[in-house]
Amino acid sequence: MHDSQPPQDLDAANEMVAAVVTASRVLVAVSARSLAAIEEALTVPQFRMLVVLDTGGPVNLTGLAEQLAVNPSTALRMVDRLSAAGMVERAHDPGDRRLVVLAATAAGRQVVRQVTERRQAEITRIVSAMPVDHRGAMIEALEAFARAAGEEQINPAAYTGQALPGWS
Amino acid sequence: MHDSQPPQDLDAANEMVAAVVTASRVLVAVSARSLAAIEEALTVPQFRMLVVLDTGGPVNLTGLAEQLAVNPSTALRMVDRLSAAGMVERAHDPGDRRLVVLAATAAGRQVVRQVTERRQAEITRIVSAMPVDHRGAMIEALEAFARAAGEEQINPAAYTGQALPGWS
DNA sequence: GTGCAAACATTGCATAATGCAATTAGAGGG
DNA sequence: CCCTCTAATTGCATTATGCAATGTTTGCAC
Repeated sequence: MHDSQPPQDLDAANEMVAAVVTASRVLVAVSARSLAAIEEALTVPQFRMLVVLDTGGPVNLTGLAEQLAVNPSTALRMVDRLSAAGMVERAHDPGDRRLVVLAATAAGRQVVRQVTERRQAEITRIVSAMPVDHRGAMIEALEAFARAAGEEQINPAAYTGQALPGWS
Repeated sequence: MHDSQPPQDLDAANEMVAAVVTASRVLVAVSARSLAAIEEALTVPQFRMLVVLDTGGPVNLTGLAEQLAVNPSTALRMVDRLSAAGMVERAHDPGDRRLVVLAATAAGRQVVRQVTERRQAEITRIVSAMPVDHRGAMIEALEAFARAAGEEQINPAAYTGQALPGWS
């Protein structure tokens, strides 16, 4: 981990962990409100599925379940409901008839776009309230953070505003 | 919001929004992995309840439900299960016998501590992989972000996550 | 080309989470 | 005492979830 670092770096790391945890509360709250604000009442898992289908393109059921980290049977029933709601489209792979090809419909993508726009608007509002001289540093710091994490295989599908355990 | 700012500040804000959104993906993924790694036979909502009871001290049922942003009936049944699992303690308020006083047991607090430690370890690992010269700026930037958000009354209880009425 | 194992989707079953609408129990004011 | 308000609880329906079959199709070995 970090056992090769001098003590002052450990202190800086601890301080940053605290800052990250605090900022996380804000981000979680923003994500939750963005989802709650739209007209189409979607559950959090349903929205996560739509995000995966919208950003990742057509996938089969097993692949979708893996990206959502749920059991294939769970994913199947969610697909059933979202399909009935006209937000997800099912088709059969002509090459391999075992496979089911899943994709978001225009309506489903529209919902994802609405929530995303609202979330970005909320973040923009917060960022606009920050002192200007902090913004450049924040951009660099957050990008460095994402890069450092990216080297550890972060799963992008987790980005959905999932209700979180305890970011307290 | 920011309509009094020059264009270049708008650009900086947009760039920061992108950085924040990307970083939030990382944070959500980290939290999900931290909880999955423990897996003390606890669901995510159960863990959230334990965190609230652990960090916030004794509360009544309605207050607990509000902090979790769920219906009191939902909170009640979760309390039933966690109580049966020996992680939550029920008592009656002697002053007002309508009120139920809820608190985490030692076992419940132990679970919260385990997951919290693991989550902080994950963040520490990522932070340790960041260039040292970015850390100070990140701390300041994240704190400024949290302050800016705090002045807008972030309310986690706004989220309900109810599904569409007639889906089946 | 037959047959078998592997991959996939699906169904059956059980439990948890969730909200809304009663219903019960207690507190407080008149 | 009665009325109202609050808090907890229960009844009912829907969604989310995982594990364990079952069925279906594919690919491969022989």
